[in-house]
Amino acid sequence: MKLEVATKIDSLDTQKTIISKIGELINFKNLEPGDKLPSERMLSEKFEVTRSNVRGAIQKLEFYGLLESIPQSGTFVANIGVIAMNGMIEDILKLEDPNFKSLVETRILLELKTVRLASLRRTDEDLERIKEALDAYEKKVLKGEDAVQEDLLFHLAIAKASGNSTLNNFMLIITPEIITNFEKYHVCDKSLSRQGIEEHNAIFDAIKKQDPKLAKQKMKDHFNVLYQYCYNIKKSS
Amino acid sequence: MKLEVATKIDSLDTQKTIISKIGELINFKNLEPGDKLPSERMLSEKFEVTRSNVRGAIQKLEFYGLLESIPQSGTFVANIGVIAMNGMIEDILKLEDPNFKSLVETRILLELKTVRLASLRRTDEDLERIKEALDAYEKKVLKGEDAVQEDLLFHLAIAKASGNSTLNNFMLIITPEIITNFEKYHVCDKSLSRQGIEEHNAIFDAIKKQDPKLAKQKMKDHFNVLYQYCYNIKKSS
DNA sequence: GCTTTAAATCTGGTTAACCAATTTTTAAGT
DNA sequence: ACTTAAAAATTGGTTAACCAGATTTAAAGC
Repeated sequence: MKLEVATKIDSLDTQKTIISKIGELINFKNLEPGDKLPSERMLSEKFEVTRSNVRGAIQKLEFYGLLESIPQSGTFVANIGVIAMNGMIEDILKLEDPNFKSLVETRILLELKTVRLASLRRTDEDLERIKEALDAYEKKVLKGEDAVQEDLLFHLAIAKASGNSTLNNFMLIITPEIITNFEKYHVCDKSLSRQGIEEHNAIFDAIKKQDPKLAKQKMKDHFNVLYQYCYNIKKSS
Repeated sequence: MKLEVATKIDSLDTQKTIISKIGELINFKNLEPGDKLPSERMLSEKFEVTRSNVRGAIQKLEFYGLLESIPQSGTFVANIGVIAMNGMIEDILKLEDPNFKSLVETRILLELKTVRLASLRRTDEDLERIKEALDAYEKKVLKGEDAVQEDLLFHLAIAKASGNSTLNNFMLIITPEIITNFEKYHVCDKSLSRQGIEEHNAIFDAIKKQDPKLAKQKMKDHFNVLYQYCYNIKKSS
């Protein structure tokens, strides 16, 4: 297990080195938006790494929108000049792993927005899906079972109803880690869940009534309890 | 060009199919958190696709935190039960590509938060980096040159100073596409840039003074002009 | 000298074979 | 029977060879 982790970290380290070198190359060659990068084979030779490693680094830069690979043609720098490229690569390399606090902080921010947008834009279908998630949660809680999953599916249904694909995507990205941490610290125990039903209902009603202010307030109330709970955990851990 | 796009879409389509089938499998076999998935080879045979395709699908699910591959051991379902797994896979498959409106909407939301956090948490180093970005922007604008890149690096410096790695990451993800769209629609022309200098300065001063309310207000002012501009573009395009 | 065509080269993507570590099975020892 | 050890099978990861399409080069035709 130790070795496995070590090799994974090593692999990430070489990837970071390659990303850095690609950045230097773009600087050195003064590559403008749309210009072609040297081929993967040349880069692997130049950097003295395998082509797989080069591909990995390029894929990461592609994810962040800095490069674009076109099959049978080449890899091109995106519509971003040298200056932004440098800044962003530096930031990407220095990016820290998300911790629980940053996740919760971000989640609250996102959801106070998605619930507002959902109340404004929700279709009848959206409302139905949210209602289903709400019922599933209530049913599970009343049976006295753990309902963390149903809880978060309710929140994801709201994110979907927001009609904002970027916010929806971001919610999907952070949700699993939120769940993991919740279960790790035993957030959302049964007493909290009981209260959760009422709070969820209040949020649902506000979305149904298409009242954005009320929706946001009810979500805030919902998070207030949760945040207190998380904060106490954090201090004691 | 047409063919190239077609194959990429095809490839994504098969990946979606595989993701869906993996979801069904988890349901059918009632796999709980921590359980092992069948091996990549078995899945590729069962689904009648190449192992590469299976790997791609698994990697995507790994990105969203639903699976975890451990070398020489297997692929395991994350600490998320069947119900959340189903819901999330469904959401991921239905996720739409981000459009300009959702990007701008999300950016404004994120930045009203990062600027507030930055004013509270910024170190002296952070402040210096923000100042550097500010100077670079001003210098470029006063020379009458395009300064979209420097503009966004200023905003990224603030995101970094927020001390929230998740928010910072999200800002990095949306920034390139924002830049692309800005240049596409010629947002941030020279007249706007002149005004931008003053607005950036006001934001910087508030962060320096560690005044979160003022910082947020100044950022709001800054976006107000921008949002109007973008909205007009959207209507006319 | 210019255009057109064909051949050679170069590109990112894919795949089958291989690797090292793990896990399971088998068998040996007591 | 139980423990231990060793060997066989299985695992995700890696790599070198291959692929099809794009690009460049060369040459042929006029």
